[in-house]
Amino acid sequence: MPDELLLDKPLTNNAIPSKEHPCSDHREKLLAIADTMDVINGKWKIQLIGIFLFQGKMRFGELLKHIQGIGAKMLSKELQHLEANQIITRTVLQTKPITVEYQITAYGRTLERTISDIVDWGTNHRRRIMR
Amino acid sequence: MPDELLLDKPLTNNAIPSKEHPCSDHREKLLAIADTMDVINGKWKIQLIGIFLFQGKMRFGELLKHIQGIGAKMLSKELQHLEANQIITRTVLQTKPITVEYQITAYGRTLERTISDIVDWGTNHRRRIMR
DNA sequence: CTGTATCCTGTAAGATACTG
DNA sequence: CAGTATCTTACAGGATACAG
Repeated sequence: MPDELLLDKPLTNNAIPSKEHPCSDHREKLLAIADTMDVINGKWKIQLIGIFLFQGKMRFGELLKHIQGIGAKMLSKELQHLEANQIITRTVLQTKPITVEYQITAYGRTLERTISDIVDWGTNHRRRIMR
Repeated sequence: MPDELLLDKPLTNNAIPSKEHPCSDHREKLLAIADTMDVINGKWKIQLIGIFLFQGKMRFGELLKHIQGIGAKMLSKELQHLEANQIITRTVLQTKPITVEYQITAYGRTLERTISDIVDWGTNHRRRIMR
């Protein structure tokens, strides 16, 4: 399942500007945006990435408790998606019963800058909108 | 409607880590992420912002044609959301019939850096995942 | 402990028709 | 032209039960 990648043609389900589009100069940019959003979008993905950035390794059960409100199904699904996108690795430890550690990859860390921007903008935005 | 702002308490509907959360150091960061995502998330919002950044003023009908696949309802809704978040302005021109121009605000342009990061990361990500 | 399978629901988004 | 109203659909996400 990891190796199939969920990556059909575009990396995302979101609307992609068509090639026949008037200004195809921006098409590529919008496509790139869609590709990033595919990794970041949704209710849990980016929060998950944030946690992997801020903390280190985490086990499934820890994540389940750590992430307020997520269920096993969603967590599992999102972890697979992140793994498919090479953002995290999944390591099975031969304990009994087995345990699994997830941790961010070096590549995953390349999201750090973007996420940091997102954090900064959000912090400022809240201040601005609240008053 | 613009002035009600859709901003209840958190700026987003997404899950927010609770105050009682184990590591409340990161709570603020995760909240900030959620706030940004509220502006960026969804099928159309960020694409819309991108267009306003790359192009200049646009009218409703132009946007409708420009954005592959969007319908009037969604466009209207997203524009209101962006206006409520002070990302764009809406100007009614006294033509007959009336026309309306939307354009990004100076504040909206503060998203430029973040979006630029998102574009860059997405561009690279596609290359990486594709091979 | 780490998941998957199944079923169920709520919300995002689309289609269509209509108005100032 | 620039939307809104209404109805419908699709899918993300949740609850529960169960398996290796």
